[in-house]
Amino acid sequence: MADIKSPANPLFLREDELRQGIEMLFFAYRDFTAKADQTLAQFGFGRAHHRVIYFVGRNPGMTVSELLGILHITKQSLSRVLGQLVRQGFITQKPGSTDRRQRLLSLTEKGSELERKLTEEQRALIARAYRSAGADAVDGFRKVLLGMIEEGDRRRFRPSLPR
Amino acid sequence: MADIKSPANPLFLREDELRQGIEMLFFAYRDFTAKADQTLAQFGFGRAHHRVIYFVGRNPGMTVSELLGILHITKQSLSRVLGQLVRQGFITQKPGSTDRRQRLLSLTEKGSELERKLTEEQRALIARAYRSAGADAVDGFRKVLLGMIEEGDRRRFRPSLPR
DNA sequence: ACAAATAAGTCAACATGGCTGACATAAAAT
DNA sequence: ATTTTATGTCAGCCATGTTGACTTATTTGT
Repeated sequence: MADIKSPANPLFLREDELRQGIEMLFFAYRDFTAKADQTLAQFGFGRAHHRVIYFVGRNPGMTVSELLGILHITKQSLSRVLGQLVRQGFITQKPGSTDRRQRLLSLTEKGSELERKLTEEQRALIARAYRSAGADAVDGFRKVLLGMIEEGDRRRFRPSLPR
Repeated sequence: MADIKSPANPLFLREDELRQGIEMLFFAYRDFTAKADQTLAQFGFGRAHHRVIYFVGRNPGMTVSELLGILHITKQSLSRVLGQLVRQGFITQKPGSTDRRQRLLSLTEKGSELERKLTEEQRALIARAYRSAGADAVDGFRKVLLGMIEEGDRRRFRPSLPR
């Protein structure tokens, strides 16, 4: 009885379930980035700078090509923000030892400091969500996200060695 | 035995777990938006148009204020894309019946068609991820995302009546 | 009835961060 | 020795965010 709106229509439910997923992703991402954006603005930086700082921090000594492969933007776009970060002393470049064409990227102490500050905010937000959702939910969260990620990038998150 | 790297150090694991969450969110969102962006480009539209079309499609008859409250952008920013969509016949506006200052927004048939096309791609991507992750994982996924969303917007996703 | 608040829109100027295309340099690979 | 690769640079375009100032129509509150 009751339940006028969904009378044995699994298709409708499924459709709505997916739409909710789309929306939640939008809202979560919106709020996920909001705080760090404020902090960045204080430094005259934007979200693009954050991404560069974050990934260089995670992969010290990475090449420009590798970074481009992660960000999926053009080298001209990257060049703008990376140049600023290098000139202002947040990131250093040094030639690769085997291939001297490469410019291996690392954070300076100043860069690390900013990275920590920025990521801490996001970590806190995620930590809160993880804690209130519980360990099983976190497993599910990761499983679903993994399935949304382009095949080639999934290996980054599997228990094997990341590089 | 073995396990040289994580010797009873739950803090390290926790830290890394959170970082992985941050990264997965970045990659998933990157890939989540990529396909629709291509389609939008064929219409001369961008992601901003998509968001407007999406939320108007979900909430026919919504006001401009409500839309602004969801998108968290200024009315000037919205005005640009909304104006284009109205002028090109994707969205209609009609005065509110009780408050005639309002311009209630709805998709036209043309707008619905585009909305369906765009959302279908994203729905397919999420559907695939949901299917491969399983029902329990989906529950967890939603639970965690919910926890990341600004308190005020969470009610949109709770089983009660959405408005 | 009138003043104040609200919903919506507009104009102008500016910043960020994508993009393309063309071209340059140094080092590695063939 | 030639070609390919890694990186960088200049110039210009576009989409989409921002602030600030101001307008119009309508509703609300005293």
